[in-house]
Amino acid sequence: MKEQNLQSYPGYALRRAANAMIGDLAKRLEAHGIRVVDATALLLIADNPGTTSSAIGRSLDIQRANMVPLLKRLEDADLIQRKPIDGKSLGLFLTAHGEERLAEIRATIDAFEAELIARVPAKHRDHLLPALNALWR
Amino acid sequence: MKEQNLQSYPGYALRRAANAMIGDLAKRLEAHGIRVVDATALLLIADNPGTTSSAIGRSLDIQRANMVPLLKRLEDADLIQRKPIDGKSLGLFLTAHGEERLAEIRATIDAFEAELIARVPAKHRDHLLPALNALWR
DNA sequence: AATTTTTGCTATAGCCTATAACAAAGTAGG
DNA sequence: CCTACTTTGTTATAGGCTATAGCAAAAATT
Repeated sequence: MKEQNLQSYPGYALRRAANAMIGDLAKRLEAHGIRVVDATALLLIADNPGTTSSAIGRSLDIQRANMVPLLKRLEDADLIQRKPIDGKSLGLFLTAHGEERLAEIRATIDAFEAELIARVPAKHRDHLLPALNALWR
Repeated sequence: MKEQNLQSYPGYALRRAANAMIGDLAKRLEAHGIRVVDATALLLIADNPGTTSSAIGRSLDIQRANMVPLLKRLEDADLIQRKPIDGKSLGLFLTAHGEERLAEIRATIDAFEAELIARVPAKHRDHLLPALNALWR
């Protein structure tokens, strides 16, 4: 099977690398009973207590409509709670249980990220993050 | 909104970059009426005339079951045809119409890939492909 | 005060992936 | 040769994630 043409495309490599990465991370986070996107939102709420659904959505490029089931899962798992901050918006906060779970989740993610960057040959390593950031930020 | 923690994760940047990239490519390929995955399979069939559904699936990590609707779309669009190579397997070939469309599709993809790599600062540029390949190959 | 925007939500559809099961054809070992 | 195993192509179905349209209430703007 001739695949050289495909493999010379950075876009192809980017997609394959991202798919492999996200699959690996998803498998590790399964042990915590949480999805990758949900964990990402949880991290963001932890760093921004009182933030809102729409603010999280804007930051992660998730439509308002899709935030609804996401936050419901986090709430059903007793990881976050919502408190009205005015008549319309709801502030998001981690529960005590959420803080404990997040510590474990963060440890898993940190280990994952360390292994990920370790797989990149040393001479290319420091270039990965800036190169990727140039593609979307 | 504090996002530094998230943005220091290569895994996060990888996912965001891949999503942005695939969205852009999908939009460009819409003009040709073809999906990204379908175009990828078409490229592979073009470079490996007579290859089979299962071989394409193995190369692109697509389950056999998911190759069925994919190839049906390519066949319905008169881009490929299937010819029995033994009593069980079907060889895949581009049609004349498929060859013509592929030339246009390939031009779109090549332009896209060139612009993608051009967005990466010069000093990081040559590191991107090897770094990404280390993450999945 | 009237208009526009924002927020949170429901409902729904589409894309892509994952699993289980099946029949028919091919392959390998005794 | 015959049996057991594997491969191929397929159907059916479910799940994860995304996208669009529409809605009501609250907030912001003018």
